[in-house]
Amino acid sequence: MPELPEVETSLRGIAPHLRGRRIVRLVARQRRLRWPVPETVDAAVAGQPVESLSRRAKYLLLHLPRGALILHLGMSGSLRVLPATTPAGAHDHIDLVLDDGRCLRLRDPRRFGSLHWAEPPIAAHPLLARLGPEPLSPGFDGAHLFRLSRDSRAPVKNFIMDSHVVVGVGNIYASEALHRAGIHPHRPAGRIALARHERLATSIKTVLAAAIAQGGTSLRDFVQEDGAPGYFAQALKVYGRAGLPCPGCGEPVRQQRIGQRSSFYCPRCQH
DNA sequence: CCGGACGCCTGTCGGC
DNA sequence: TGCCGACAGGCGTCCG
Repeated sequence: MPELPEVETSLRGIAPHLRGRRIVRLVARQRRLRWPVPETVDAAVAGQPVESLSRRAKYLLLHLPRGALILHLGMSGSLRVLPATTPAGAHDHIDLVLDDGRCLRLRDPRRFGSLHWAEPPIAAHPLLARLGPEPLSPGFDGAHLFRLSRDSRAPVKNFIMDSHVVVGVGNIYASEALHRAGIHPHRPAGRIALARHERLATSIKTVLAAAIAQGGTSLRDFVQEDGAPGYFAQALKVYGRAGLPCPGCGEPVRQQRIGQRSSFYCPRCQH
């Protein structure tokens, strides 16, 4: 589910409610997520103030005085800020109870999300250490894609979903960015010229920024911190639109599995 | 080193 | 109506 825009939306939604607040305690109803949540996390966060929040790739970071909580939403995770007394649903696994009577609640039906405790230097944590550049940063551009792809025979869709290449691009936005750039998702990344990689990098930035502006894409599970859905689903050009006309040329959108994931593209617009 | 396949989970949907 | 397989915003790991 959550790709970069959904994680960024979650960050912007929860940050005002958490910044400066103290975490009273962590309540874990289910510790078996993508990785087990160690009980040592509970003691590390109890009584600590949240100094700031940030995002790296699809990870949310809550910075405390002695380290950071690293939170990943997996495929089906979402975060709400609620009164701590709100009854927990079946998939409400973790609460961070705050000192204002509310809590940050993680819901994750599929349990592919995860929660970690990292001590400084945070960026050296194994989950963060080897990540590629942020797509919305100046350090990510067509020259970067071009350089990294020269020896790659992987389909360009897989290439841009590789977190060593660029972070945050998941299955929805990979299809959308490639459509916008006019590049066929199956084309080997190493057989794309610099000018087209520049167009691709720009498309990735444009699509992600537009999705953030709409609060992300809600297909099933994703909601913003106040429970509202993201509204970018109505702006999707190809994802989930197999058989429907391409908004650019009217040709029916095609669906094909690439690297175990459904991919959507226009056979006329994308080469 | 690379690319591709496989699990990890639960819920939902389409076909029979 | 019920059952069963396929599939769903991710990603670490294993295998050839």
